[in-house]
Amino acid sequence: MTVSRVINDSGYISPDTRARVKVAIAELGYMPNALARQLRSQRTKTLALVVTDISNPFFTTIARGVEDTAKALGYAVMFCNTYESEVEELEYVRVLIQRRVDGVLLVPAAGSVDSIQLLQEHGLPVVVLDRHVRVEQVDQVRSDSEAGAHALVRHMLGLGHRHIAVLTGPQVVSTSADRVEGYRRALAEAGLTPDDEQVHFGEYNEASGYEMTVRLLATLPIATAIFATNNFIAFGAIRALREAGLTIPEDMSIAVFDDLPKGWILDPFLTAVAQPAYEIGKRAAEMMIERLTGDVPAEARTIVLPSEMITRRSTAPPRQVAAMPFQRTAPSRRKATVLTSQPLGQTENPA
Amino acid sequence: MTVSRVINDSGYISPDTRARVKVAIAELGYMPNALARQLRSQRTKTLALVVTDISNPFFTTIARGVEDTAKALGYAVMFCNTYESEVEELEYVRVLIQRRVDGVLLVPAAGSVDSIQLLQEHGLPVVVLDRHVRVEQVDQVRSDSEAGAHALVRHMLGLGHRHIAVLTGPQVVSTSADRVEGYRRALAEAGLTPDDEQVHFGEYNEASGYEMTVRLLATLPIATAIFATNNFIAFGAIRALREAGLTIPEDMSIAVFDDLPKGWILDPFLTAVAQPAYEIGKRAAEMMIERLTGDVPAEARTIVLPSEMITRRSTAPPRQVAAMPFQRTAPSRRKATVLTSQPLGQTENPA
DNA sequence: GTTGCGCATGTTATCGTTAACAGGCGGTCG
DNA sequence: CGACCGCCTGTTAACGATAACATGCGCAAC
Repeated sequence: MTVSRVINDSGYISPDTRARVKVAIAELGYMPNALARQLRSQRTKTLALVVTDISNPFFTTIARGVEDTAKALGYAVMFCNTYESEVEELEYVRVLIQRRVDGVLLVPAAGSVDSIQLLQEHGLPVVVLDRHVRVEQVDQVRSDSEAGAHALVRHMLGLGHRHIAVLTGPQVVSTSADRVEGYRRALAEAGLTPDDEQVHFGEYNEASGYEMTVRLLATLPIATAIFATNNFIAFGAIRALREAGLTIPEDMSIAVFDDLPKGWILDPFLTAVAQPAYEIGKRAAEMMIERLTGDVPAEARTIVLPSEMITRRSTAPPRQVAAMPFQRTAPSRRKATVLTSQPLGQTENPA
Repeated sequence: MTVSRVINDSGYISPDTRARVKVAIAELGYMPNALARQLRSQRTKTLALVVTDISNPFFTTIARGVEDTAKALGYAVMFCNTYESEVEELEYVRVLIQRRVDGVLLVPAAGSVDSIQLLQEHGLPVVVLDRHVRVEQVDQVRSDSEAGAHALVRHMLGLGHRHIAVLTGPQVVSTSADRVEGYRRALAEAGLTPDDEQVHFGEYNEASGYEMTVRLLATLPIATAIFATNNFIAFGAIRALREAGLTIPEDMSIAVFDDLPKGWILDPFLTAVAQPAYEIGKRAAEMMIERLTGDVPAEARTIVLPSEMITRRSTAPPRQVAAMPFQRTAPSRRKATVLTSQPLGQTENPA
């Protein structure tokens, strides 16, 4: 039909006809059927973003980065939430293949080799976000987990801590493994022998953070500092510490991977490594669309973005070590801060 | 093709053929093309969820409710983020119509009459979430903003506050207007004349909360309590109060609409009204799918879910009023809590 | 024996768009 | 004057699935 030429601005068309078609379109409220168009053109102009936990602000920020970028370039985005399950992930991948999305941005739940292979067999380009996978030919975007962890642990070592525990996610998740790796390197560089007893693998959620902290407090020697590899784990740890009557940072220092968005937390006091989440999403979407439009070499690319350490009040020298005043604010001030002097069980007044 | 009968389990087929087809499918890695199917059947089995701010945990929780429910019933979900802009909203609506989604779950950015009308003209069912609109025939799901606000303000009045300020979103957003309405009713019932000077309309974000609080502190008589109609506004308000050297709740009580998910906040101390966000999403998706499957009367339905008030430490009697010990915990304990004794400008230690 | 039915499979047309081709019309050029 | 080209519009086929119809076979009923 001539209409197609009008809406796509392609081929020859007389100004008169074009005008008449436009009038008719407006009159009828005609909207082209994207399905038919996609079927014909074999492109859906749709990307999928598969994440493991949409509740986590880290991932919603990634999602915004992806959506904004995709939208600006004419792509729509389908979001899929796997709840950290490889089974759900694979199920979603099948749906996405059937729906013929143009490409998939994937935060792998674990190894996710099956998912990626299936996608690639069907000719779908994949960009792996946040975590890395043991698959050769696949684009990847993430921040440097190992280096971030290394910086945090080095910071705590510098404060004088010698027993630092790690609370982390599943061993099969790369960010979890990498952050433990950074921890081990920092310890080794300080001439300490990493103690596997102090490395707790669990899940990336609040409940697991709580549970691991309870275990930690029963492990001798009791650590003087905790490195939580994710914000939810830190929240669980803090709850457990509070219930145990311990104050932060006097009785226990704590540092965390992932910061919360500005203005989210009433009183930002956690020493943290902040990842450039929006940027990760943005770069991943760009990478994917470059791949789709084809003006890019065939081999896989990997982007590793730097993260930033923010020192706050949740880390301080351990009790056993002489205070080093030039490294910390006055103890009197710290005494007055969040959580630290909070007796347990009194965080809520029932109505 | 006979294949269609196998994958859809329809019509007659011999066990032998069925088996052979299945083998072939497995061998070839065949995946049916959902586009073609959708084009033929005129149903995409896709819903759209249009929200105003995907950063807000209230909306991500709604999103989870929608996605889980939709998925269980065989529907996929497209998420769209409007950043509170009616222009972006309308743009998305056009895309969704072209993509022939089966229905749209909409959190209207404002009046959104155009968006809804356009959708309905094109025969797309709409369910309006969270906020209500001045459109007759449309399904709606929300919680009771007016009642929730009323409860919070009554609570503060009961503590002895007589000057209560409201910090709220745009006047054109129904939740904002309704919560102010609940505030006014509570005041009127207490025999007080609502003072429009104390009602601040702004945006549902941190920056606006901050800015409105600065204005508020310059308004006489200075309120002794703040009602923030959204969590981001409350965060901004708290930042402003801290910078002004005011403590909560001694110098200023604060209550907020919307609670944060459990385990998100290190120390839950804000008196809040918690909305059943997951349930809102779930009910909306169910409502939509019932409408799509058609076993439902034609007229529009509205579901209003109850919300729950949680009293915590951020609200207390004003200084001017004699303490009423049975209504509050001991002042000594409160002194020790979050934020309250925090001097300004010292929330972060630069690294 | 033929009518009719249950089972199994194949053929045709359709959803709405667009690539590719066909054709018409007017003008320019050799 | 015919060949050719630029401009414009229309026709056909195809994307991949499926609803509707057509066909064929074997068996039971009358």
